[in-house]
Amino acid sequence: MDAVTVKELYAEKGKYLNQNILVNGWVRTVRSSKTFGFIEINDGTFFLNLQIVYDENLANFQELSRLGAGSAIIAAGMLVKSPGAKQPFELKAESIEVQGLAAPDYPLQKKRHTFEFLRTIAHLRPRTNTFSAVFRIRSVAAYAIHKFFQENGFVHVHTPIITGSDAEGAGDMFRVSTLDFDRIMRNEKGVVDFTKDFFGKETNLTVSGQLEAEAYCMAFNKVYTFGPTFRAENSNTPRHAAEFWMIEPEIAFAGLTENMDLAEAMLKYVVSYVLENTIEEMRFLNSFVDKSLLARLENVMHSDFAHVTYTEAVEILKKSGRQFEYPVEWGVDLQTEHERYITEKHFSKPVFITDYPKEIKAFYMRMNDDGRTVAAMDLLTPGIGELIGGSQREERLDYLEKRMDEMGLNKEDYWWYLDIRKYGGVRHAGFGLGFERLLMYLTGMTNIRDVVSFPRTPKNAEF
RNA sequence: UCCUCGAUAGCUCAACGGUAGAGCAACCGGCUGUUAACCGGUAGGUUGUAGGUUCGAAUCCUACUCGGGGAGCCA
Repeated sequence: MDAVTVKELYAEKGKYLNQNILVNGWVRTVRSSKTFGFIEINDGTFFLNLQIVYDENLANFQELSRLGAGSAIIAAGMLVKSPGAKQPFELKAESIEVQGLAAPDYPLQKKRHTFEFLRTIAHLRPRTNTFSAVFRIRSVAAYAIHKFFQENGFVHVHTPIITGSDAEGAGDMFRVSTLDFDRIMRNEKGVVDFTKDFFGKETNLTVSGQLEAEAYCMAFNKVYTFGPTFRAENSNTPRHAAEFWMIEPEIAFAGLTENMDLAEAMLKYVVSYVLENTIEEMRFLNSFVDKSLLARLENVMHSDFAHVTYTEAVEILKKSGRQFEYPVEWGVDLQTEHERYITEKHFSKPVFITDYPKEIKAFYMRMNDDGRTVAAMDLLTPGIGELIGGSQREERLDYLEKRMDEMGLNKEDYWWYLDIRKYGGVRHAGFGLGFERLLMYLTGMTNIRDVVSFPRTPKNAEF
């Protein structure tokens, strides 16, 4: 007999009632009396557990009463209505086979653990309620993103993880090399000789797939990337990881407005898909992790995101009467405290801020007609901060080259990127969405380390 | 990287210059419907590391390591 999953039991409550079934899973808790006891198992298919009732008629009754949390079992018996209030049904066991015993020093207790402690046992934490919820939601959210783009005519591009462009400008990079670090070859100038390296040049892990995505955008019209991204910044915050996943759509024959509409539609789609498909997990997180989670997500689905220009945002902050630690001045980048005021206090919902001064944004962003701002957009969200950063790209070759000169970039390094403008370049735009930041928003988890299976942060690559 | 707070039993915490404790977990026993089960008992510690002050340090000081929060960088 094949094992029935707990997910199926809940999906078709009537079908299995008073039937003999087989289930398997891992013990969450055992409550034993003299002649009978209860075992709750989680089989990994569903957020909720199944209660198994066993009694002294089972040959291994003594063994079962001593069973520790974490052990793996296979149980056979009849599914019956449960007299208890906390579950609709339970399994009246006729036999329970212990498949894998958990040693008594199993570190997960029935009581609540701190997230800090659970990070030290990242290999066991998916067995807890919270992480079970978070990582099932992560899986469903990733699927929702692919589904949204695929159903809207986007082509998924796998951009390279190892990159040869050494000046992507989005942050410090991790070097990729096969050189023998104990015997580094240097040329006559004393500089490391990368011609001896695997690729014959300096290579790094990607910090963004955007430049490559732009190339494919000029062939497929609408593309997106969804892959790992690496930043070697020494960032010690709850919102940064050295390895994270990023979604980067790129659309042709489109500008900043279409770009923002796309971002808003995608976010709303993912939120509603996750709410529809992981409601047990969302309810759990709403009661144990963030009591305002469901209300906030409902609000996101049903409200239009706010739009302000950088210039307007500066005015709002100046008129707020607030005393900020860093004074607001046009031309200076917005501080976290400013962003929080705008999105949390002033609008209380996600806000697009557009048209930033060119000096504080990347070289590839399209120059506006005023000559001092660029067609950039950041999406700020309450609690998370910057969730999306994007722009309309500079498609005019002469403008782009002028901007690169001003910023001291070496145009030879970007020859193929410039070629995109040279051969049929058109208006286009795109953005980068940090997948983990989206997950924090979707789950209410406040530390990025708790939405990544085995997080990589400065001084942390155990597991 | 900077600022700030912290590190005591497997976990969560107490003891704040004078013999290191509790709850939970573990282990042993009891209990006929439990569900953070309950009741009784047992065991569990070089107080993050290295120095220093003191008759005496978990407690005060210094450095380091690791962790939380804030800032910067950004997604």
